[in-house]
Amino acid sequence: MRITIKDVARRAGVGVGTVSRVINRSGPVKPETKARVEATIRELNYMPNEIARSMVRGTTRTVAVVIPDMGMSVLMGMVQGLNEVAYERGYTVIALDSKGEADRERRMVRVAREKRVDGLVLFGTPGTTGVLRQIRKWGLPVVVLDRLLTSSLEDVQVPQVAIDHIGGARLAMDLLLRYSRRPVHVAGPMNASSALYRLQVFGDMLAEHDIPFDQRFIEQGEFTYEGGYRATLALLERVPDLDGVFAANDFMALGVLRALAESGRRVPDDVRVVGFDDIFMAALSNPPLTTIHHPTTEIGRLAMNILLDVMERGQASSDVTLVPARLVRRQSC
Amino acid sequence: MRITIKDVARRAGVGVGTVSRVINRSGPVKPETKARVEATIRELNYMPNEIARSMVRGTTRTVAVVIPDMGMSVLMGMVQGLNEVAYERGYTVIALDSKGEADRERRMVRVAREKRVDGLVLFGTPGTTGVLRQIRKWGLPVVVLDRLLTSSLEDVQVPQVAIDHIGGARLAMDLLLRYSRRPVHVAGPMNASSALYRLQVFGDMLAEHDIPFDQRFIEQGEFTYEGGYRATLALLERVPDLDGVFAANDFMALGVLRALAESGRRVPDDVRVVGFDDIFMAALSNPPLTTIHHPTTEIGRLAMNILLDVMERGQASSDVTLVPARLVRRQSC
DNA sequence: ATGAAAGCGCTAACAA
DNA sequence: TTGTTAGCGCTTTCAT
Repeated sequence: MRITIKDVARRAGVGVGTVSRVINRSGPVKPETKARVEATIRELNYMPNEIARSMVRGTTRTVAVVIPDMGMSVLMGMVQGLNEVAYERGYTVIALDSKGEADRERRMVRVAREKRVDGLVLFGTPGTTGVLRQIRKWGLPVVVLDRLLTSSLEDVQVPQVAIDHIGGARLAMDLLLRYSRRPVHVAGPMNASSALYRLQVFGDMLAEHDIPFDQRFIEQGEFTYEGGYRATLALLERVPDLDGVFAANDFMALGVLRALAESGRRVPDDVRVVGFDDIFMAALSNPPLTTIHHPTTEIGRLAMNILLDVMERGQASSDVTLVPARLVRRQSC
Repeated sequence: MRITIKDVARRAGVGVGTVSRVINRSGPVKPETKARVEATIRELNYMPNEIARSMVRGTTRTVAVVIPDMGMSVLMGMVQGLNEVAYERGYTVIALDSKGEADRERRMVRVAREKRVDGLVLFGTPGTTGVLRQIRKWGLPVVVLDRLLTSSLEDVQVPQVAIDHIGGARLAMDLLLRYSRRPVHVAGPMNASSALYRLQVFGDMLAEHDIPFDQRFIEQGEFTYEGGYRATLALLERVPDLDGVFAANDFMALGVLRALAESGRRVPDDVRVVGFDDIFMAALSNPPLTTIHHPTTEIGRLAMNILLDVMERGQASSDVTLVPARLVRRQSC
């Protein structure tokens, strides 16, 4: 049998109200009584039932995080940051995996709602905007992570936190274009907004540098080593005189490096390569990869702080917070 | 204002008991009434309050996972498996990060308890046994992951799931010793049980192969690229004629490869290398790493299934489940 | 400063 | 087949 507040009250010879008051410092208690109650709590090893508290308070001090892919290290870095701040501020997080499927995302949000979480962290996916409309009806505080929404702000008004995708990509292209006259782009999947930003910047900056755009300078693939490898092979065939590659992320960049090596190109002498994310392996490739650092933990921390602020101060927000990217210059460019 | 079961009952013109019965299929309801109630539920977009349910049922359908390091991909693979099964079986998981600190681990377990989780997944750490004693007093179902406890089984009786550390290490050493006459071991941190298993097998199998043991064949380091790199440098100095390296994990093995390359040794011609875990990068190193595959998701799935079985069937268990490791032969050995 | 009592939203036992 | 009601463990008035 579990020990409840009643047990404590009886044993200490006081009413349950008094015990509640000492637990929560929510009202005056004579020091002497307080001491007695506290002693009893320790003696009985009493632990308040958070479920019961949640019930009466109507709040759970829990937030749910809906993740499209628990296998991606970049996302997990953000989750780690989210977790840290949540714990520091007295919250617990429930992790829900949507597998990137829109209807699963919807189901996860529903689970979160049933569990009566006080707030929600949503990693942006193509389906997110739809989900948000639903959530707004509930008045559940949300923050969107990693991806910027494309709908008009009046439509879904929600704080968003992400790396400065554009700025980061520009950093990469700026550097690349210092050396490359015939740059190409190894693009990510076209349903990933991060891939789209990079693609867009690639095109824009070609124009800024008066390099005529050609569709053949771009090859798309999965966000993986294999994807980068295959894309590069195709590019090498189409654009034999390429001398610079902007890869949509580091996994792909690693594949780029391999394909280049196999084709006999030296990096950086013959071809310059820049990646994105600064994953663990970026420093260890051959040559070490020049890339854009993605401050994932910082983004996670920031997002959770924003969410909890919204929840606690009750003031809605639709601020878009862009966390600056940083160029990490190694040897591939 | 939130919609409660009362609202539904009133609107449908029935009692709350009836609504409860249709939600939970927990009693007879005339088909006609049932239809009306269900219509009302949809109309009002009613969603049962799980907190209230938990309150009366005394169960939360939630389990907590205490993770020592959210940055480690091997651990996160297990978490993914845990999550999958939890969701499939109707549970939610709370993720708690202990940062590998014993007292933080204790605090996390306390949080879990306060949240009234129905079960607990503990990644084994040096502090785990102590925590378990506490938990047992509560009668909270637990499963220990990744590490096998060393205390006597009567002491802490708890199901455990882990890779077959010994078998895996033997697989690695078996292969290595087919080629290597002067093998060395790049060991992990001595407070990590996985490192200890590998160390032990290394010593045992030297003996089995009549290779005289020498303390100098072993160098210890962090479970990182740097750790493996530095350890190998030291080893190279002490044992210039080494011709085989068993690395305690793949991160280290990657460092080993680098150190070997820098010292002018060719892999596998001059030196054979075997790692452990089969991380993403193992297939992509130069040369591709021969290693032991660590079925993390499978382990996670298994562990959660065991835990939920214990929770639901109520039968305690202290089974130790060893998931077989598998040798992945690539080019480093 | 403190105790008694009214709920929070739900399930389950009991009557009808 | 149904409606009514007593809690689940806690917080929070409201008296005292």
